[in-house]
Amino acid sequence: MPEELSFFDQVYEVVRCIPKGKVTNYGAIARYLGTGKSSRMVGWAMNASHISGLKVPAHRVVNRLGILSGKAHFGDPQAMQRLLEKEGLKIENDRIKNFEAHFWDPSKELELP
DNA sequence: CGATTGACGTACG
DNA sequence: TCGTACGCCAATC
Repeated sequence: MPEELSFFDQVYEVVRCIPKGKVTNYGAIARYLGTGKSSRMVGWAMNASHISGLKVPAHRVVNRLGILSGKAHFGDPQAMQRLLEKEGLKIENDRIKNFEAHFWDPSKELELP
């Protein structure tokens, strides 16, 4: 067991820690992992997890604008919006309303070791 | 093996 | 204030 999890694994762990009804963006996760501006890797990890079959609440991860940028990758774009609405979020025009209110920053909510 | 792309974000004009 | 350009790292073509 390597003490340092792979970048992908770390992303999965953070995303899995997202409370229900909360959402976050790629940049926040990237910053929490220390990658900083490599927010693209987070998105890549999401795609990989989706392909790997791992269960990751990727629907809770959106871009910094609160737009469901990854809805197209869920198989059914409506599924992502539906999941978020099911958690009490308000989606309009593929965008999360009150995104700031439901924003969950791992680097703030989650304590660094 | 080199070039391109990608579920993004920030900087600069 | 809005639009464009660049950087990040890895995987794929």
